[in-house]
Amino acid sequence: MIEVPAADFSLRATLTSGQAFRWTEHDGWAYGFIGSSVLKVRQDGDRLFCESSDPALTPNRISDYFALDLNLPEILSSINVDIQVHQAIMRYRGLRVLRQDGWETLASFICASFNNIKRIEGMIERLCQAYGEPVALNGFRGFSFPTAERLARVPERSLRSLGLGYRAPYLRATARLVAEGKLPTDHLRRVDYETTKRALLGCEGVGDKVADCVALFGFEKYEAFPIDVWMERAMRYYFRHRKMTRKGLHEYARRHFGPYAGYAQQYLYHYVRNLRAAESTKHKADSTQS
DNA sequence: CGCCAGGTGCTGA
DNA sequence: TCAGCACATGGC
Repeated sequence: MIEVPAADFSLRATLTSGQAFRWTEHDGWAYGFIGSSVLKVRQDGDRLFCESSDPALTPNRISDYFALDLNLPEILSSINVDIQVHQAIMRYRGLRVLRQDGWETLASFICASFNNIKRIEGMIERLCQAYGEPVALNGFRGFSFPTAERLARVPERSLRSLGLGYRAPYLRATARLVAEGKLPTDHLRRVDYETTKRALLGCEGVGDKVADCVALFGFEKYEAFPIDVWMERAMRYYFRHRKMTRKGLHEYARRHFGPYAGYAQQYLYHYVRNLRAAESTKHKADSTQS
């Protein structure tokens, strides 16, 4: 059993906030992958308890994946600049932006465009079952995320048969780009946001929104501020009447929230997506208490 | 059944 | 540069 100190952290909020698509829960444990290694993890207060199939998953590696080295209170105070984001922070304090694998994040968010999370999860799971490597841990059986080299050799029709729809050719083309070394994922982690985003926009199926998601979740670019339909809804708070393009919202948000705008985005996204659900459970709690 | 989903690429003004 | 449109699929 590996133990990892985890102050200012909410495993649940982090794993259910729509930045990763492959974590599942069984008997109070979360099962997922860090790279190609399975991790079984649960949180108890300020500590994580972990088991893994791979000795390479050291406490340091796990801590890095969950970005536990970052000073979250400092980040949150830097983005806590209006009442709406303040509410989101109050409700989901401890949510952190993961440091996921760049290629997996890129491929996943190509699948995520114009789609819903349930189906995204299904598509990615089928991709892994078809082209990943089987891995087991205790009773858990899963498949690692396929490499770019592997997906580059898969015919478009095979990807379509997994339910990827019109994204199939995009994913295949991007897998080829990465496999040929024309999109240096290791390098992108070390260059700035603008450079990373420009490189990502060169992939088919990657526009502004997907590029920002990949920059944020896969390449540690915390200025990135992805805008999807949920964020458009959240941003109505700032522009009740004036109609704004996504580009306008993007420029405003980056100025408004600063260098950790991506954290603000993730808190707001999770918050607005769960507004109705949170309200109804709150009413339930209120009525059972009285 | 119609509507919606972590949008993008293409086209024509 | 920007609006308008087609695009696959499955959950609800």
